[in-house]
Amino acid sequence: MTKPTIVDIANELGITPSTVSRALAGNANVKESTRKAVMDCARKMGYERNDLASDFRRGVAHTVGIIVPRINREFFSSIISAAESVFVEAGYTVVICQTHEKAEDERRALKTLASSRVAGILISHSAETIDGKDIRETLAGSNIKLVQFDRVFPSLPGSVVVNDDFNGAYAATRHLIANGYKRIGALVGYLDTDSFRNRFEGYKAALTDAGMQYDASIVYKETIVPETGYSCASMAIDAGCDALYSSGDFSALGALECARDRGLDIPGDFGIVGTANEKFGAMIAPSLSSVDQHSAEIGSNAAKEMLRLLSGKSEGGSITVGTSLVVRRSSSRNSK
Amino acid sequence: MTKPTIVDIANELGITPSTVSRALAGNANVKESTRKAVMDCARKMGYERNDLASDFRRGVAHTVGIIVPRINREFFSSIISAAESVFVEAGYTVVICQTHEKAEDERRALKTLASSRVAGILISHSAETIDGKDIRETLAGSNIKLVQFDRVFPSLPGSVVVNDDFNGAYAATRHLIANGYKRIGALVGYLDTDSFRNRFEGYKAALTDAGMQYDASIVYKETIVPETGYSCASMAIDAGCDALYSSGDFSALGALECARDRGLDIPGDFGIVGTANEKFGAMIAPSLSSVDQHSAEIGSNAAKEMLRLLSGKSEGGSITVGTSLVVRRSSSRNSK
DNA sequence: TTGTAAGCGTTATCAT
DNA sequence: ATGATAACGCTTACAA
Repeated sequence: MTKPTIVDIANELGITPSTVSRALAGNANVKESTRKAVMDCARKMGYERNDLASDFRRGVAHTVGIIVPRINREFFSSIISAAESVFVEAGYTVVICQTHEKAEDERRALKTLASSRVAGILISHSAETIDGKDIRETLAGSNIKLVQFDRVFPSLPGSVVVNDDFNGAYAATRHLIANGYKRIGALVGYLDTDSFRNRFEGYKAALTDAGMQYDASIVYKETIVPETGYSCASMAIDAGCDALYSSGDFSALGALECARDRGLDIPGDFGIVGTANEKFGAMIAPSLSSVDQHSAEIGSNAAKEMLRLLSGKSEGGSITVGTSLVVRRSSSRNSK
Repeated sequence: MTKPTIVDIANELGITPSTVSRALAGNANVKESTRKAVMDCARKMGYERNDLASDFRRGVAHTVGIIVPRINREFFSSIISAAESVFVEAGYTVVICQTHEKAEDERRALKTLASSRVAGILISHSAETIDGKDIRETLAGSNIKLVQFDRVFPSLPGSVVVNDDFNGAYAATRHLIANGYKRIGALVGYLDTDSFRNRFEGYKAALTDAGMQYDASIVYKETIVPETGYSCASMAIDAGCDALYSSGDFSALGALECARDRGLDIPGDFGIVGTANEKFGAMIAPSLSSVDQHSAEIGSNAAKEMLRLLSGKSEGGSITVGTSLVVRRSSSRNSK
């Protein structure tokens, strides 16, 4: 009672495996009646293609690997979710690997996927990964297609999908300015990451364009967690700020708590805009304005670009996904 | 400049592919010097095993599929994340599929995984899936191992990993009672799901064990979203309740808003405990007490059980993962 | 339109 | 401890 193969179907119908294979594959050169007979017989016998054999024969799996630092982060799981939908639609299965932000795990994941002969890899690099050396080596002479997203090394082959971080931060800052805030600090994150640097630039440009003074003393280059949000907000308030742009929502939350502890009214006395549009932002009081990164869009764009690379319709390139400012209470002085 | 195979290594060393294969596989019957030579040569030539060929030959992929309703839900992404870590450690790669709560997509995912000859499948069924018929058919005669989690059909072969929902709800309710709440309503969710029914039972048992009257008129069998949380809390308050147990955190949040709109002090006038311990619960004010489901533990338990099934160390069984009550402000009258 | 036949890279069996 | 050989199920020139 072992699984039927195309040979079994062929024997059953008195034809050859090649014809069965062609019929099953939807090849044009098969008589309609033959195709029908094959299909019927396959169904009747409970035939299921052995993808292992098929992939092996073709030399490449109909599989795409996705490598992310952590699966259980809203940003990444949304990206994976959107990408999965696109890939399934196109007949690809999706293998996921997480690196836990470790370069070593990233190396291992790359090796595994290369051994599995995946058709392509979508990757957002671990925090520890400092260059594209490993990935370049692993992919060399393998024609596995590559799409990087969010954290990318532009020098690598393939395509790249990133957020328009500059304009996100720009819009957030302009919004604060439009709401009458006069001295706007910024918690911008570590600047060795492109996206953080771009946000920083967007913040600066917005100030400049509005004719406001850029003041390096109220820019905080710390990691974006609640604790730093709290401490940086504290410094900002001491420095006379009446608003803070934060490169993350968790740090924005910390800032919010600090302002509250200081007895400041939000948004009356102090305005805050975060980044990432985490779910909790809509649920806290006061609700948090935030730059939404359109993570699902990043995922579907990355997946579609991968399909284009695989079909030869793209040679590689760069895609920028827009952000949008979600205005909530924490920065809405005007509509007060 | 094509990828080297074991044949290339064999030729290079003047031995046969069989020996190379054995050496690479760590077979005991290989002279130490030979093994070393093979390893060195493999490294030098940049050899990488063709898993496609290996899996094909063995008839089964070193791959496990995970099927969930949605990837981008904290509960599921945490489970996937934990499971992935366990599987990687054991040398398996992980394929993910999401069903978007649709029976049709679940069927498709099962077919895909079966075709891929995965070693095993971890699944939490879609809301639409009403029985185990499809999965039983797909797995029949395939010896793909099965581990169901969260939403399960106990009649299927393999193992099952579920939360101890009964005791979670029980503890939550007892906690409310211990904090002096006298009339405790419950938003329990649709009772056609096992876990919701078990929570309902836990809630009832807690009341009974505490010598309190169970009152069906303050039990709400609605879905657990913020809106129903709000409306059910409203009804509960009208019915004289001073507390609410909610089978979800989002609905608990709605309840919280309702109480606040009614001018009730939380936890003074009204107590609330939710379920799932969503991240936002710790971030809102007042913070939300909640039953934590230990999702990572579900994931790692399910994965480890799968490994046991695969190695023949388990014949299938049921695993219950504990819950824990995270007490926060919304129900903490005592420590006021 | 269909058949023939070779072969993908690895592993398993059997022999040496 | 190693070699010889077959086989896994499928696809694809090439031939008919």
